[in-house]
Amino acid sequence: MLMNSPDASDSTGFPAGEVARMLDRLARLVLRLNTPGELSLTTASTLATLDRSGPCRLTDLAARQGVTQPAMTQLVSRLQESGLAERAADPQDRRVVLVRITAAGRAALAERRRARGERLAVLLTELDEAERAALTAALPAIDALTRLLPDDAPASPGVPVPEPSRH
Amino acid sequence: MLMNSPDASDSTGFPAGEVARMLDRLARLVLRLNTPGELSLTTASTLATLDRSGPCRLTDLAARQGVTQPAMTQLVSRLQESGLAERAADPQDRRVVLVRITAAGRAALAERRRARGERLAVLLTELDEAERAALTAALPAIDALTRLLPDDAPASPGVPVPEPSRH
DNA sequence: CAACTTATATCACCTCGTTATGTATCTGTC
DNA sequence: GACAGATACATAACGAGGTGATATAAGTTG
Repeated sequence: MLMNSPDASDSTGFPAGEVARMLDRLARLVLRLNTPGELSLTTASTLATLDRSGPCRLTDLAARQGVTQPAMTQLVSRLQESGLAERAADPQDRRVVLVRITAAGRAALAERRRARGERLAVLLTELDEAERAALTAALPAIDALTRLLPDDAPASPGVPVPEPSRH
Repeated sequence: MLMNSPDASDSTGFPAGEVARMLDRLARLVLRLNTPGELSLTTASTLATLDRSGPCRLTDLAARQGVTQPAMTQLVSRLQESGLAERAADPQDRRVVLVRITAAGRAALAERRRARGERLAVLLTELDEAERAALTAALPAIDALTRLLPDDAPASPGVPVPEPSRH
């Protein structure tokens, strides 16, 4: 089932079609790992960015998550209503909104990670040792892969995203 | 950055929390790989199931995708409107709706796979050889992992899902 | 100061998911 | 063989999360 694809390899001699299909299935598994009431993927990802990189302009946040600015305005409003983040003013530029994670936000993020780690751990016990090892070995590659999308850089502290003029 | 997690291992000596976080980021990448107008993840996954396993009851389809029956009714209606699938009657039981992929559905699925494979291939060229190898090596494990969720079995032909009484 | 440009908000709209409920059809029992 | 309950699907009302188009306020620049 891994061998009969018509697109067995590209210029790099790599079965990109096969990988893409597998990643689709994996993404569905990740989505199905959500329990009702739990923070959604986008919500958690946004909170994680705020946790890692500190306060962030709303527009930058939107770019990093790969969503439009109106979508981020809404998301931030929901986060604010539930007390997980807050809006702050930028004294340098009164147009901007700096979004900041709250203590409750950090707690919610930690709890989500705990719960999902636990749920995933249960699934992982169903795999054999070699499969788990293969997954572990792939983590750095996955990490590298997820850093490739524009504006998704985890932003090392001190380098506040050099915004490369997107208009 | 892979070593400082507080949940470094569970009973299997495996950093499930770290893996869960990585999978979250990977899932967001997969979602961002979608271009506007393209088939969504659930839509594509449902069509893929129909393509693999042949006509299927609406309720079974819902269980396999891990969504509720009303959600599947809606999805099938959208698929039918766009001509990618169709409803058929079951002569044995006039309550059931058998959902069947159409030729157009197969074509749309193939086109989506082609386009996404291409997009992913571009990203993969940014990885080094060792990273690509690690990803390839992890594919069987990912395949095994995605088969673990209830009702998600790809249903080998001839065994029409023995529906294990879910009420 | 007028004219852009930029940052955010707001609006109308779509998709995709949920619960709760309705309707038609089967099934088992008296 | 009719009635009670279970089952398969549809419908309705809603929320979250996304889109593009557009308004508003605040910097920036000639």
